[in-house]
Amino acid sequence: MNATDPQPGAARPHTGRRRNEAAHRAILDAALRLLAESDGTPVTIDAIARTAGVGKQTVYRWWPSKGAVLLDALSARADQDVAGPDSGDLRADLRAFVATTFDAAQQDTSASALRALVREAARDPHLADLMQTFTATRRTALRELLVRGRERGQLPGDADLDLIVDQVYGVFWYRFLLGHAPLDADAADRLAASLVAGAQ
Amino acid sequence: MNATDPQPGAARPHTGRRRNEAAHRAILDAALRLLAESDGTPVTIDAIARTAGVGKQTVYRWWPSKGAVLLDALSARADQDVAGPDSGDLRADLRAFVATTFDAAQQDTSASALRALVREAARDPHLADLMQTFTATRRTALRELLVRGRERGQLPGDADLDLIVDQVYGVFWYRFLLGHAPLDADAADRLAASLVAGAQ
DNA sequence: TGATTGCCGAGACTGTTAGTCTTGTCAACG
DNA sequence: CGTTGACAAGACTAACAGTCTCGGCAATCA
Repeated sequence: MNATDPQPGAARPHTGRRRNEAAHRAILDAALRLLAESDGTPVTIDAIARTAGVGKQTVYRWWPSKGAVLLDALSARADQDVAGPDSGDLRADLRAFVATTFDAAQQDTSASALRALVREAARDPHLADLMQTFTATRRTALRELLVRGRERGQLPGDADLDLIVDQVYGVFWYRFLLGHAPLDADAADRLAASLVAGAQ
Repeated sequence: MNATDPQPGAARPHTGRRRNEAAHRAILDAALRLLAESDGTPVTIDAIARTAGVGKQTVYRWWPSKGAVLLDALSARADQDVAGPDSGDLRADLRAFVATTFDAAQQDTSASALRALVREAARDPHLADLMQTFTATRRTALRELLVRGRERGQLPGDADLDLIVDQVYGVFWYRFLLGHAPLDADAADRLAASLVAGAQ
């Protein structure tokens, strides 16, 4: 130890080769493409690295796990408007919110990518955590939409807002993952109507 | 080829050692125990065989895949009454059905086993198929309950019964898998009331 | 009783994948 | 030009599903 030793944590001028932003983007692009093309088979890190023309170590230099890469790839694309609609009419707002949610997941590129992501999350607790954080913003937006409706007297004061939120996202994920029934504008319309009427 | 050759497919008297029923049961018991104890880590065939005191080949002699073993282990326990309640009052029937469904999944032994099973199904298409068949009987029972209600005039003729079914099972699986909100009698009550009122 | 048949436990083996480690190269900076 | 650290390539380890092989043993039949 002498006076020229760097302080631990002190800002030391960067030396050496800089990180390659192009490689970063190439990895995300490759991950998204592979997620979208995934036909039920899991997306492998080897495939991502090879598609991006990058060494595996470079992937792990930027992200801690495969799940983190996949989620990052998808969130980059789903750079969504978090604010819910606010027209003054609860039923219309709810209908618009649900329709938007349903519609976003039907975009062909996102759909299979999102399904693949859920499959990965099922056995990667770290990714499951990241996804919960990610989806929490949408849940919150929906809940605030409902609170506004309740304050306007369009929902009874004792309505179970959490149950309504779970009905929306429960139906959404259930149909999205099983694919046995449509997630179209008509379904959104009926669901919104049923929820508003059911809470009275 | 001569006259003493066995006919293909002809019933030939069984020879050789018989299958060991005790091993069969030991495997199911081991699978169920490991599923229940699974703390998020996947249940392996090696572990099942070792716990059951059995060779891996014996497992594969009785079941075609790991998923089949797991599902069989759980279905053996969930030997359910498929018939839905039929009191003449839709709201009461629906409430009872939902409460029963919620309650069955809260049994501590089944709960983590079922969660582990869903995780396995996420990456084993064969198991996912088996599970859909398995859950279809419950969905059908619920739908028939709703049809009876509609025939009694307790639901409008144009009510979207499939949407109601999906609202029940959507909320159920969503809360069951995420564990962020309760699946208790009160939730069942509110959900049933909301669905009947919402369909009017 | 002894031969045949087919299940049994044990565990070696193959193929796949996540994540780590190694090697030689190359770019940034002093 | 020397030091540093990112880079591509790919070897390596550890799990795991599913297959294969082996010697042993139980049920049946001649």
